[in-house]
Amino acid sequence: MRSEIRKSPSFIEAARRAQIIAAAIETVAEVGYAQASLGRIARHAGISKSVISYHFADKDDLLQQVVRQVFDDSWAYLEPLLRRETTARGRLGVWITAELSYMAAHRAQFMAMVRIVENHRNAVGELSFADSPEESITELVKILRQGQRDGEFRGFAPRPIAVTVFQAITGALDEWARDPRIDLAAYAAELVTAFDLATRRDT
Amino acid sequence: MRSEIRKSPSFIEAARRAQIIAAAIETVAEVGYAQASLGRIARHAGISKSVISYHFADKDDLLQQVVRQVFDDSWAYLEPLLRRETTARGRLGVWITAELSYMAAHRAQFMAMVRIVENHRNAVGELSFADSPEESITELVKILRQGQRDGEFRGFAPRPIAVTVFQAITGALDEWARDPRIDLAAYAAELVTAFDLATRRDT
Amino acid sequence: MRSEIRKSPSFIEAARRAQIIAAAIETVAEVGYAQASLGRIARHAGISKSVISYHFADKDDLLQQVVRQVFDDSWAYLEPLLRRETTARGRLGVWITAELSYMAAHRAQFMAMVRIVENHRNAVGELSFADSPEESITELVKILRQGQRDGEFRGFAPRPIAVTVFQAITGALDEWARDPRIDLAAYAAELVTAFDLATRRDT
Amino acid sequence: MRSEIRKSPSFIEAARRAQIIAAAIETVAEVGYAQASLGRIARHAGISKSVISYHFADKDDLLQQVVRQVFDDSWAYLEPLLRRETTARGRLGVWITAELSYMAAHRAQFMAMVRIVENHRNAVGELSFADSPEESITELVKILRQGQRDGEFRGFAPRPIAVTVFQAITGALDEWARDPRIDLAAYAAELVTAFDLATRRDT
DNA sequence: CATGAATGAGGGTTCATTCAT
DNA sequence: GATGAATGAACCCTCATTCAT
Repeated sequence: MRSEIRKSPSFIEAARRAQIIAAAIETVAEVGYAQASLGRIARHAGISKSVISYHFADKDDLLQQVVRQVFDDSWAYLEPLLRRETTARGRLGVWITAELSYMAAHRAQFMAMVRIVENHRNAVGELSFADSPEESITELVKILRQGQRDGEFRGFAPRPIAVTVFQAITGALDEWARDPRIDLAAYAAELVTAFDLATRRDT
Repeated sequence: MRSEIRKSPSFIEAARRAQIIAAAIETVAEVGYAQASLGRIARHAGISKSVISYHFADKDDLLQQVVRQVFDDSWAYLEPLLRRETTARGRLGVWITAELSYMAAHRAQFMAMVRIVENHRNAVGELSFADSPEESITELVKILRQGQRDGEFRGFAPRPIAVTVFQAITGALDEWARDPRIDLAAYAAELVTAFDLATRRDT
Repeated sequence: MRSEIRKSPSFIEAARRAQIIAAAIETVAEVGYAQASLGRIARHAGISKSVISYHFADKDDLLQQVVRQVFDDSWAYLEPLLRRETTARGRLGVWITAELSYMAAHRAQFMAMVRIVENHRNAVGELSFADSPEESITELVKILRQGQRDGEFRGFAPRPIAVTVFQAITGALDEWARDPRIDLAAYAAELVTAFDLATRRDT
Repeated sequence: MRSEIRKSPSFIEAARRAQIIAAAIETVAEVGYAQASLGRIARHAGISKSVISYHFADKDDLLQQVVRQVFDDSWAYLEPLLRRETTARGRLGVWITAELSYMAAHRAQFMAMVRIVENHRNAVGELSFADSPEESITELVKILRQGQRDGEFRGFAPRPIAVTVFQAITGALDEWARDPRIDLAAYAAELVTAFDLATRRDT
């Protein structure tokens, strides 16, 4: 293919953006949101500070893209797995297991996303950009509602449980960050069992 | 009493410190960790910026005391209630209900504490100061272990569940912050039921 | 007087503000509006850049105060002299002579004021702050109108002439800036004669 | 014509330069000297920033050419009209009227020129490039001197009056910029009358 | 000819901290 | 005890300019 020989005009651009986004993710994950200055991110990427300004409108723009990308990537992984499952119970289990295993492989992404959204949530009155955790919770609520409709789940309030599932995953990754030796698969199994018991219909 | 006639030299000191800590809590809760500068905290307290420097070694010192105080206060409330309960199940239920109702009345304190610890956790390599959430989790683990010893709870891994309980409370308060009209008592009841089902021994 | 012994609480503050304003005036006059950065102004004043930020809300605030102060000072000088005159013709002559001689002694002030207002005029849509040249022109219009009412002046349109008088003074100071050896008093006399002839009633 | 078949190598060059100069003029006129960055000028022209760097040595070079071109264009318009007049009085009147009517049709050009020269005058120690207002004033001085030699004008100092005439035109265009509804022709007539009275010989 | 990409310098501003009073 | 004043470092961002393509 000829078209693969010559670089697309936006190739360098896309590569740089990806590089910068990656550096932003790692920096936020490593030093925390408050310490993740553009200077630090640039140093992490081994580039000049103004390169970031060249490729992103401003810091918010960069962080927004970080959040967006992490969610999109994880959703691209998760969504087909969820579709493969037919039962709500299966989906909930897959969500926890798959999300956690995926995020374990992309821990920095997940934590960066959560930290950014968290800090932006109460930094400005209105949420300035896409709130991906919120989207995750909304999807979880759908699954829970489906399970209630289908008689798999008991009659709990879906949103609190959805929020708790999401928070449980955050907590797991926090634990794993503190001590990478912990067995995340076993941790995930514990969560699956716990939420299974917590949601299933009494029989 | 002599000691009541002339104010102890540390009385003003203590009052000022309390005032500053309160202002720090409210500021972090209102504008977020990253925006909570000493200037903002001082303005919130209606005092000069350097008063803070006078009473606290530095910003970290202040935040550390915030975290410490919030935990101490909440524990002072929670501990006797827990002691009143004899079963682990009872204690877990009280923990969720009481912590949530207490924190609902002191939401700013709780969120400030969580945000501070969160941002400090990965801001500096070594954890710079007392990690109160960690203390809470440790206490929760004790309760869970007790329940397993006493045959009330099934044989799950205690720490993941303890973490999840703590995270669930954080999530509940986040939800409540987003929309104060939600019924926190009902939310707490959902959590109690869910964790009861998730932890109890199969019969 | 005791009150003169201890400094007023705002004494240092006022002194610093005056010093900074003076430095701003000199910097704008020397290097032009566009080159008059806060850094340059601070260096000119022999202070740190952030001292300016401490005493003024932002750069606009500083420049606004410059404009305000120059106008107030010049008006304090000019106003009593104008009141002493009874005829419009006398007032117009005094305006030109006195303003020019005063401004000759405070050339930097005047040019700074004019440059600031000029650059702010089309930098932002609406004029962000007090437009002192406009106030001067308004006063001149009053004088011209008075002269027409009293039959001293012919029936010209007042505002164009007022604008021209103001612009003539600006031009004179520009000339003087280019070559300080020119005789400003003689220059003023030329202007007085010219505007006298240009405005007086035909007889 | 051969020369029309294949474009001269300097044709594109010339067109680009003209386009860039026009964009610079409009940008300075619209947003002010201080805000007229190369980026803004390029955006205004719909071209890349580095095109400017390709055709002009640096920013100063570009601005210099702007000033040069505006003066050349206006002088090409004004000069024949002046030559048509024989009397100094006639020439002065034509200068004011024609310059003002021409500049009204090319206001952006004039204001850009004035603003650039103004900001460059005291931006660098030595006047970095051709000062077109100065050339205008020199021409005006010639006219005034001629009138004095011919006995049309009284014995004023020519340069102050020349400066004032130039400044009057600037003021008129400023007024017109502030409020485009004002009648510039009437304004011009006022100025002609005023300067006529101010300069003519007593009889 | 043209340009996308990159850069270092400098812009204004905020910040935690120190110090004399 | 308390504070106004000052500072330098770091913040995000814009700029004119250079260079490889």
